[in-house]
Amino acid sequence: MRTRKVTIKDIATEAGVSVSLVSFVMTNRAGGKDVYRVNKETAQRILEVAERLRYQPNNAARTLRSGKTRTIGVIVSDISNKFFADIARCIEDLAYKHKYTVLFGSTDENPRKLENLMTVFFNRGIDGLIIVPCEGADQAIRRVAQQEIPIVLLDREVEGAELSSVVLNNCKAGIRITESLVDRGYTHIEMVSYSMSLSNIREREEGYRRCMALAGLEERIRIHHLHHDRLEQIDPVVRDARARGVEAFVFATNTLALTGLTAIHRNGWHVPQDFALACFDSNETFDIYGTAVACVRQPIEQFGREALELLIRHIEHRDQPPSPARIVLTPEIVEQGDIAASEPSSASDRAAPIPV
Amino acid sequence: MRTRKVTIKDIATEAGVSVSLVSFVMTNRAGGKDVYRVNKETAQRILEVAERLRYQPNNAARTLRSGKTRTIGVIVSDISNKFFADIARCIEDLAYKHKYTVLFGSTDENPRKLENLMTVFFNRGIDGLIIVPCEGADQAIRRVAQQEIPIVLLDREVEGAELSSVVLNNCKAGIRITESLVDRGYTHIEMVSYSMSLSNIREREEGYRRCMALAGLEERIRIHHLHHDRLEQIDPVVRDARARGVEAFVFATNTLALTGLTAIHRNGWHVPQDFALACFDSNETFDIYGTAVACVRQPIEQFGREALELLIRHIEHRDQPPSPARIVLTPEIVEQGDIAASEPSSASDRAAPIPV
DNA sequence: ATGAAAGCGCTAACAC
DNA sequence: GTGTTAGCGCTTTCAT
Repeated sequence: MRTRKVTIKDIATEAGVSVSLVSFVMTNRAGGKDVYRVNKETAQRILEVAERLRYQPNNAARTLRSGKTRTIGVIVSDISNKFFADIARCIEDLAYKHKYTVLFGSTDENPRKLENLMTVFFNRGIDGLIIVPCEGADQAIRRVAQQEIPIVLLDREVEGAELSSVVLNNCKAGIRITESLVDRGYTHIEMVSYSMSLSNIREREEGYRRCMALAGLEERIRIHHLHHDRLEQIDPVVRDARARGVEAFVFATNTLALTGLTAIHRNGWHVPQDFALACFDSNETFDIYGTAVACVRQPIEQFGREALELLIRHIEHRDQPPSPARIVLTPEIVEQGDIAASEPSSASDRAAPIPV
Repeated sequence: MRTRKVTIKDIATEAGVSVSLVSFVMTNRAGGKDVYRVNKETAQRILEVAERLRYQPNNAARTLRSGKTRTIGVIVSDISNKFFADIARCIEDLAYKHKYTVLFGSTDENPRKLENLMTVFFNRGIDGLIIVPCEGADQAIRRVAQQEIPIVLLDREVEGAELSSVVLNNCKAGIRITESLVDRGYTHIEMVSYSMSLSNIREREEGYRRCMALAGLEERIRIHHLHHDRLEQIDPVVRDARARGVEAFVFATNTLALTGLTAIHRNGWHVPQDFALACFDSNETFDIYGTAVACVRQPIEQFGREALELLIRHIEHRDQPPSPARIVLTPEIVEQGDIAASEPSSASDRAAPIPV
């Protein structure tokens, strides 16, 4: 059987001091500050006993007493989606360094699930929340934000909410990714996007439009809006486009690009011979096959880091009036040639490739 | 400012009963059972007041008192890896249904990180742990398992530990995936694997060996062991193989397959003309391009579900002596033809494809 | 520089 | 059926 948990009291008894002193010393050690106000030797002794007894503070008790959980919630669209999984991973790693624990949740773009998750997390007790908002959840988020805990928005923004956010410069990304197609001489370029009303998607579209206009291709502008629930609608879109002589597509997301590519192949056409593609977020195999003419590379690590640091700052200054920050990250365009020319994969941000 | 949290006491006062009765009613409601031992009307009144006051139980207090956290930890190699992300997603969804919260952690195949995570999670207070063990962590896991909390191993096993586990029948998978190459007439088949000592990898290799032997190709058996930290070593392997007339590769993991494919392309060869591939775990783009002759499809959803249910069972029967279960899942082989013939993607386990 | 004591919100054993 | 009570382990004034 497992031995009874060692408590602060055991240490006090063992070290011949009071519990409050032990508590004081332990708290300060955690805070990393030099121990002050306490006799150096006493502190030493307490720490020693704690070590010897393998003391581990009880979190529930701490939370109950202090009201702080050192836990944050991260709500994304789908944690099994590469983009979000990567960000989640960054946040997780960084959070541990700050001694925070992270709770994850996925909305599947369903505002009710988002609301539910916010409630569950809130009841569970969290100090702050990082959210990728979904369509139709604006009001719920605003409401929670007003009365409850610090929130940082990720990837997308919420209208009329005075909330901190970390987003990509999606408009610029839209312009530049379209530009990469224009630069290669394509003129009949159309965009495939979602019908969902999301700030990031809308701005990518705006970027496409602007670039086309700038290139004098106004009358060629055309955006196909797919329902994220019925991606098979892309099949007729592709066939129709082919019939109308469309040469290239800009895909608003990686999922769309993948779906589009599948549809193109299913119809017996090839990339880039029959259609040129440009998209947001590449993936390994796109890279290998040189599928896309160009991709927008989003700074994953920055997304995670900025969001977490912003949130922690809010959490630790809850006394002061909240001052929302808006962090806009710069997209990077990766042209196909650059990928092909790249060396055998070497070190990335993290340690090493992970086997499965 | 946010109003003071309403407590059980507020409800008691408001409803004109004692706190214990409120507690009793609330607990039973959560348990889903019919309220018994309590006056129906009183219970009704309490529930009503709780509702009106928007009472939310304080988790820290509950945990402190009861010792149960209704939180479990899930430690995988890398939560941003598709295989683990998918499993994590399943576990997360299911856990919420069981009213459990999930903490995630990634080891990066580093036994020290694993140990550290186990400690952090344990101190945080969790009721149970699902672990994908990594090389060199066997002892640490055994130690924790003996004295601490219920553990379920996932994907890989630990030698000499009487622990529950959920794994694939990797040997069978190894046989059948090799078979799919043999069946197509390839005879010069080699395997690319990791040098790491992991139960699943080892069994996949064993499967390859057995199949080759059965096919009378003993003398062709050859397994290349790469260090997961230095995957660029695959380049010379591929070149050498080509020179020796190797026709096909079996890759022990998806990451290896991707790396191998990159190396093959980098050397100017093509798939399947110059090399045929078979591997574990496909991915969308492999499917689209028909890259692999065949893939092992692991039953992701089952992995998650079985592991979680096993764990919950252990948690809720901690009084009884632990009876470890070993669940072996059956691999499915997907041949290239089957993929090409498949219809436009329709509903999967979950609701709908997720945009990014 | 150290200790005593009062809870944080809840559960569970027991009393009525 | 319902109320009383004693903590769970810790932090935090306030004394000393």
